[in-house]
Amino acid sequence: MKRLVPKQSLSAQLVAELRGLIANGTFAPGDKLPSENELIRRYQVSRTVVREAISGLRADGILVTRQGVGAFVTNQTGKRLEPFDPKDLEAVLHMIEFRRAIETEAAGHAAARRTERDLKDLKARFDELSSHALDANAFVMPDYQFHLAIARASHNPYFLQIEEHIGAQIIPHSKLHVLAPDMPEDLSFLKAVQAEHERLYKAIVSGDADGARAAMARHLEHSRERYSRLLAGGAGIR
Amino acid sequence: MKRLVPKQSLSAQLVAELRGLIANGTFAPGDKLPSENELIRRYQVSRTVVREAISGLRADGILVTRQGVGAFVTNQTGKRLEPFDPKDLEAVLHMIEFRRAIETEAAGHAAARRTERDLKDLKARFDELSSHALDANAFVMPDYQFHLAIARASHNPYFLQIEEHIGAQIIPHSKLHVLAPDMPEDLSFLKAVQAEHERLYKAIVSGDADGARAAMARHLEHSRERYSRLLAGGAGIR
DNA sequence: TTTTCTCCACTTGTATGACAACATGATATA
DNA sequence: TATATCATGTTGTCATACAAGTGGAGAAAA
Repeated sequence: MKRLVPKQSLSAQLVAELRGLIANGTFAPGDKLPSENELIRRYQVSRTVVREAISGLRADGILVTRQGVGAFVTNQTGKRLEPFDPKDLEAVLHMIEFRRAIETEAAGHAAARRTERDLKDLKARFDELSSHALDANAFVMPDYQFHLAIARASHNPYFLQIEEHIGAQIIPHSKLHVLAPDMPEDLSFLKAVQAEHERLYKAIVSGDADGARAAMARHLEHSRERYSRLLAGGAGIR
Repeated sequence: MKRLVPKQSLSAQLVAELRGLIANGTFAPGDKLPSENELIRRYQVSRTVVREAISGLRADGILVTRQGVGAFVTNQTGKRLEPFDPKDLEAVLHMIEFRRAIETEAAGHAAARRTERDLKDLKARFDELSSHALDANAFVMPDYQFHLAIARASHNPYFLQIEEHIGAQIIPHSKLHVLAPDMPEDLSFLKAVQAEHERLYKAIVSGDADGARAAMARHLEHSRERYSRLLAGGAGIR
């Protein structure tokens, strides 16, 4: 059996490990999981960790437990989306990459399909965003709302749903978006972001689908580069 | 004599209690939950119970916890993506559009990043798919497995997750993919699909990211057209 | 022999105390 | 004022103990 390395919480790792073993059939539906003591022995973790992991899988409906008997794998191996871990820097880059795929198309559809109501909504969100454009902290929510409005204007509910899902994962960890206050390129960085937003906004307003796609793709590509620089001790993201 | 109403475990009761408080707005999205010690005091249970309850809600995506800070309520509506209704024809078109956004990029990344193992996996899936290429019924699962292998080869877990989620939604309704047996263009239709798959496969194998993107985009665009024609009493999809 | 009962080992559920890791704000220091 | 340090509160992990439920081995009774 594998040895757990402490990069994220032990219980989260164990959840992933057990989920994997269930997914690949090592533990099939109906099977009994090893007892808590056995898992403690195999993975060299405390009972707390084991119990929290099992508790999580039970909440997911993957396991059912019976006192005095054991934990059993259900046939409900339904796919759910993994939670987002902001400490995993690789995951952050993957998330930005994923957003680029989705939001680029959403922006294109928004430009092609936006109604008058969408335009009013987008204008409100964009103005709100502009008024906070140079405040890296107050910047997070308006930015998200702007992206959300674009997804809404795409008139495809799946783009909106996935955007809401992503926001629910990212927003609580807003510290990611905070910049070091003494950073010299703060202003130029924020101005650059705002310029990207403006280009994107105008493309959607004018109904330029290809332009909107290009603007969004550039915006998120630059986000990725900024975040990569942050890893090297540089600027912030977005 | 067994209890007729087996008392639920304390942690399960607490999960229900907290879920209720969140549902009725006592704790709104973004709010911080009371600390573990506070919950211990309020409900007169051990820390074990509190932690297991929180662990369960976290697995549900309703909470996120940050060490040293607290537990926060997420936008729980974003966690579970809405179920897919295959009878809603507009939803099907939207889903195909959504898949085009995701899978096009996934194909591009797969072409750029595929390893030797990915290539073996892709070849196996493609061969399997080819052997069923002219059987519209046996065609569904291999087709999905092929698309799944591409998402896996993108080496971005989010593409894989969303693909698994989509598959879990669509696959059970595989009747969608069945063609009327007396349809004259069956063969040409299936041959066209297979040709698209082959172009896609070869682009990924040869590491041609742009070619893979284009092939996947065309593939799903054609799927959309085929499905649109189906609505007008024409051919099948995929 | 067959049936029934009791007891025991093992399992999960709960409680408690301790310490580590982390974040934040207050305080002291330059 | 700006910086560094520390105190405090929070979640994460470990360890131990006991309660409660289950099932089987083996004794006891028929």
